[in-house]
Amino acid sequence: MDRETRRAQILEAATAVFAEKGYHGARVDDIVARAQIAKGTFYLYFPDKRAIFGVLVDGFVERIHGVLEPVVLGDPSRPPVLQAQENVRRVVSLCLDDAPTAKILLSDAVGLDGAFDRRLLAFYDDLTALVEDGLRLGVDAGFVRPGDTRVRAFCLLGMVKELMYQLVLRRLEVPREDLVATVMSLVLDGLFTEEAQHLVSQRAR
Amino acid sequence: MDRETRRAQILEAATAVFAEKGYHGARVDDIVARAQIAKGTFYLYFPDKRAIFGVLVDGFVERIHGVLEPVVLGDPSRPPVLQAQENVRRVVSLCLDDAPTAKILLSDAVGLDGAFDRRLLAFYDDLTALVEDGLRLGVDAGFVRPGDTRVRAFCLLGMVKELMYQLVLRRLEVPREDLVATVMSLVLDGLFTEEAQHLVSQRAR
Amino acid sequence: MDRETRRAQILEAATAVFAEKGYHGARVDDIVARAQIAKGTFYLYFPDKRAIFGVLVDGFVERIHGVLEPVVLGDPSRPPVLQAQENVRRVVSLCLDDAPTAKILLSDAVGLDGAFDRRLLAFYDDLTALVEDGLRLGVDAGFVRPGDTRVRAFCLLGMVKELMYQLVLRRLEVPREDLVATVMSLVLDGLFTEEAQHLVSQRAR
Amino acid sequence: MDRETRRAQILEAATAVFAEKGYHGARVDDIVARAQIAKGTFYLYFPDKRAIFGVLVDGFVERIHGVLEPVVLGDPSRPPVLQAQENVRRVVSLCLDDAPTAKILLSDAVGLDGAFDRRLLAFYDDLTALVEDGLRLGVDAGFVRPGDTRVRAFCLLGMVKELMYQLVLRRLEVPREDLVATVMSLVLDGLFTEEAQHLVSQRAR
DNA sequence: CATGAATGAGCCTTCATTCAT
DNA sequence: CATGAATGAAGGCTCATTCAT
Repeated sequence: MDRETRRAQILEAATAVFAEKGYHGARVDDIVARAQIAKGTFYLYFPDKRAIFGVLVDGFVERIHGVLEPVVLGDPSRPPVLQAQENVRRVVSLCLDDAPTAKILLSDAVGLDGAFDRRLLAFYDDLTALVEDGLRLGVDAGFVRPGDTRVRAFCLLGMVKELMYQLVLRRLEVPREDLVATVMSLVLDGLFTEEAQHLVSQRAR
Repeated sequence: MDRETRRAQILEAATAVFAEKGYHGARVDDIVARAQIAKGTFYLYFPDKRAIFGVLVDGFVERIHGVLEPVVLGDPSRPPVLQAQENVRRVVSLCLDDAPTAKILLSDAVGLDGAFDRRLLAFYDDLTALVEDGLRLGVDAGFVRPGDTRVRAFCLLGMVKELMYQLVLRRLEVPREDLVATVMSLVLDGLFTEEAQHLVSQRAR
Repeated sequence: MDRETRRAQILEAATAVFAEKGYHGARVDDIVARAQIAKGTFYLYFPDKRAIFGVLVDGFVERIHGVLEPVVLGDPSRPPVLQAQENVRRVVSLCLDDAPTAKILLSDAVGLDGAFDRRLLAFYDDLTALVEDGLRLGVDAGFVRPGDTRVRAFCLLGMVKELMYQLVLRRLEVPREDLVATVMSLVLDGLFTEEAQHLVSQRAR
Repeated sequence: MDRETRRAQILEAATAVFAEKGYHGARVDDIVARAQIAKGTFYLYFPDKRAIFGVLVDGFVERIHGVLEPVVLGDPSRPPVLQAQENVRRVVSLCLDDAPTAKILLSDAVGLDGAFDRRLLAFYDDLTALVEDGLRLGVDAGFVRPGDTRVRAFCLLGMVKELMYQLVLRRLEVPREDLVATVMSLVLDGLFTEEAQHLVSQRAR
């Protein structure tokens, strides 16, 4: 068995164990038992328990980065909204296709400690920056309302994160297209009917 | 010093320590040192470390429940949107006024283990149910667009959670009114300008 | 049992175990078993295995320093040679009265690692400096032959060290007075009879 | 590469590693890395880590034995003192010419464990016996003062050991001839000037 | 012979919890 | 009620040794 295969085998076992028991609940013994290797072998491939967890998280983070494409203007065959929607669709697919790892990112990696918090925040920084770029593009092009791009980016990020968190932890099954459509509709049009918007805009502000 | 005061003193110390170091990073020794009590005294007030953490989380959860009011129709002085906005405002205030405990709920309590995950999910179930009730009310009354209330409730929840998470962990300062206004605007009207909505609605769907 | 007593009890057990098995052969489990305490108790008194070993060695080193008195001139009731002899006698007594700890210093602490080697060398530096001071005093006063004080100090140190090493490791019994007398005689007069010294001095140099 | 060459190559690497890190600090991995061989190869040449260390120590011990010649009387061209001095000179040269191995014998091999301690003591037994033989010869021939030959042999051994230990561990440079001369002078004549000897001999004993 | 991936016994250390005072 | 010394189960990591290729 070559090195990469063995490494992948350990990573796979670790994913299952971390997803099932959380970071602290997972013992190295659990991982090696699941991977059917000796304890020492584990340490031939990863310097310590923390490291393999980091590899798992980083790997997933990279896969997310890999499916995200910055929205560009001017391509008539791919309007910006569609591009955004495709990004959402791909991220959702990524998470639902690998629910254990998604759970690790969205639940187990949260609040591990200060150092890991910073790693997560840096990742979400990247995502937020991407979203903010898109928003600014839209604002400049006139089809996105002006407003605080940072806060709105956090909101958009939070919507997707929460959806994935709930689905993955509850093992809910929702058709992906419905999910994406609902999210996009909420983001694009808001919650309210057009008539209500007019009424509300007169009263609430 | 009476029992309740002592108990509160320990809870306060625990809040600070958990917020600073996370659940596993916090040692009972840290808490008693901060509370200036003996180790044994801790166990006179709480059966174990897990329990005090639960009390902290539950307390915050109750405070959140305490500021949430179901939206009702038919009160002309308090239109539903305003009621919702007030709910958001109060939750945001609660979190930002007690950032350490908010961090505990939003970060440290996440992914602790299966049992605690269920506790969190149950709490979010309640919140989601509340939001869903509101949505359904709005749909029935004709001012909220029809659509998957569950998914949209998750989205709304996620927006607020992420905002609080980011602000609390990054120690960011954003005026609360701006925050709430931005969120409400996004929720009510969506991201897009009215013209764009018409264009998009023709093409993306 | 008060803290100092408990600490002493652990130190005593550690002395016996280290002396019997050497640093690496001694497990913390052995020490706590011998001290009849739980493993955790050990760590209430010493940060780690290395530390208690260091305390043992440092303690013995201090006791040695404690019995050494710099040789002074001009006291007719205590000629320099007698002062030196008393130093030797006291060091020998110290070692033979606490053979286990002497073995730890002379055997177990040797070659532990670079850091500990430096600690030992620093100690022997002090001893050598003391001896050198005495030698220089004697040279200046005209009763010690001129010569390399450093090298001669090492030699004198080595004589005592080796004697203690051999006696302690072999559990030999030699009357202390005989020991000291033989050493002093060797140091003072050399190995050779007076006639031989004259012959040798003509030929060997 | 023939077996002996390969074996020598491993021994050389082991010498460097043991001298640098001590017995326990040296990992078999370090040795094979330095020897540029595979881990398994190591075990084709030596049954275990302890064994190669033993080979190193034994080899050095044999080299020491090899340069030591029992002192004989009756050869007018080689007076006994000169023979002894030559022995010292050769041992000193051996150590200083191969400082790493000397450090292994004098520092790393000390206090390893009971079994190895006995091996060392056996070696020093041999040396002591040799010295004692010489002393007895001298006593019988009338040029060495009577006295405890065992203790005096330990002293002479200790002098040379300590000198080598200090020089090797501190990486000091002292001209070998000076070293040997100082040692011989100390042994032959003692520390004191002739006048002082007379005074002392009246008072100190 | 050589390789180096795999093994697993061993050991130090942590820390939540208990209980005698 | 309060104390804090004592407990000991638990788990991460190392590294000498083996063996299939």
